[in-house]
Amino acid sequence: MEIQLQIKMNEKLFLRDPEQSELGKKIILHSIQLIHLNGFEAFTFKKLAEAIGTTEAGIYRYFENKHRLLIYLTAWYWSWLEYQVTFQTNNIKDPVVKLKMVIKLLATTVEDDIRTSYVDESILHQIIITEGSKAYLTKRVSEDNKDHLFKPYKDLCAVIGNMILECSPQYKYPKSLASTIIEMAYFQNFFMNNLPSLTDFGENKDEAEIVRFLEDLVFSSLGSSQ
Amino acid sequence: MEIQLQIKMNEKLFLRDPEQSELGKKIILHSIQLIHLNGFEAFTFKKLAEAIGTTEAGIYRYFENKHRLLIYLTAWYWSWLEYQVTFQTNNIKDPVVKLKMVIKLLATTVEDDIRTSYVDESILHQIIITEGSKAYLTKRVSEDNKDHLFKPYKDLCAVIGNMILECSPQYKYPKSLASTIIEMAYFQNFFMNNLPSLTDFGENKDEAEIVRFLEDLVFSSLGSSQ
DNA sequence: TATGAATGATAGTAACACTATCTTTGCAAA
DNA sequence: TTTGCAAAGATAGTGTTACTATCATTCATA
Repeated sequence: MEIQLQIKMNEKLFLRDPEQSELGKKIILHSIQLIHLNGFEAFTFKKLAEAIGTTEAGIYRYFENKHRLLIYLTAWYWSWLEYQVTFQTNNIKDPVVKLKMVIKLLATTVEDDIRTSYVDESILHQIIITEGSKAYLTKRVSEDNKDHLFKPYKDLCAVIGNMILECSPQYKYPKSLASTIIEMAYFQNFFMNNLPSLTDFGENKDEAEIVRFLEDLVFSSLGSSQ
Repeated sequence: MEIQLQIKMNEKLFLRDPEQSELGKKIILHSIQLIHLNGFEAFTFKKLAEAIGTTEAGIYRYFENKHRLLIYLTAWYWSWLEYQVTFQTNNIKDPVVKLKMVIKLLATTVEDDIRTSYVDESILHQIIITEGSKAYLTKRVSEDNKDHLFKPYKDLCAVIGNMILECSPQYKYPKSLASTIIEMAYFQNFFMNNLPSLTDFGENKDEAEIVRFLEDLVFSSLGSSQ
């Protein structure tokens, strides 16, 4: 059984849908590699075009600019992760077990999903850690939000917020706790590897410790609200 | 009694110390205003030079590039905030009261400190919310860290981590909890104002709610570890 | 009065972020 | 089979950004 996983993306995220052509798929594939290699600041459409074997103008037909491309990649990632969350928590009754699964999915390195041929999720995960918040930390955030560019992120946050409420219906800050665990899953990972004195995981650099920290954070918050 | 507050900055943060000259002080003053107005991405040394009435070359004598200037501003802010924390918690015996004071200082809009004539802390606080993490979310983070450019941030985190341990000596994640409340104080504020569905504070947009959320987060974590 | 540091003034370069236009390719409807 | 049309390739060009270099001026101090 060979399954292809296609994620339907908001049309405002691109000028021409990259999933609908070979060139588009190459743009996604190589932009992920280049951003991971040199960082988003050093990433340019010219370098991307060279890596692909096309021209700058070719890239501009798909994405307005490199910031839009970053938003696209992050939106793709959050959509894919929400699918993972839905899939992996399916049939789990106990909301506590569900929430633990979510924390693990957030804070643990993902493996490349072979059903998405031109996206390497494990590299994309690394990009989200370092570059993810740059997608919305801009002066344009409100306009971009009006175009629903951050919907996948907000949807995932809402899903997690609802799981929190399932665990503890009277907890007062489900959405803020959800965005906190999402952000901290990635920030604590970045800190652990780059500024380790900001964490308690510097010695082992073990993602499992981030999971335990987040579980402790979440379930003591929910536990004490009962 | 007129008091001047001078913060001694790491010499690697600049090429020439901006606090030692009129031009340097103008660079700080106007860069804060311009970054706040247009965002860090749109901010250039040319525009800054025009605003000040000098030339690009003049700015480059003080800072290698705009990213270094951002690191300088954030380092300055964290140093100033650590001073605030030390000052405001001085003579408080109860570690719980101390930690609550810290959360309030982190999550509440600051007022301009008139003892620092060329830095407007309330605007700088806004810059930290939107641009702060861009200082370290780069490929250069390890090198910059070796030059101790992030020391003020790490020091503040250590101070807060120690307060956490004072409250609850056996708590296992004091540093991670400290970096979590620092980051979340700013992120929840950004979300509240720009992507409100990621928080539970969208209706009132009241910073006091962020304070309550963080207090709940921290003290349930510490409470349940006793 | 001489010295030197800070600043001002001007110029220049390579890369970046686009925009425009024209040609070629390939497929699909007439 | 022809015609048409969209995607992609090729090339060029523009304004801005991110610097670097050089030389002249000011001004305090030895």
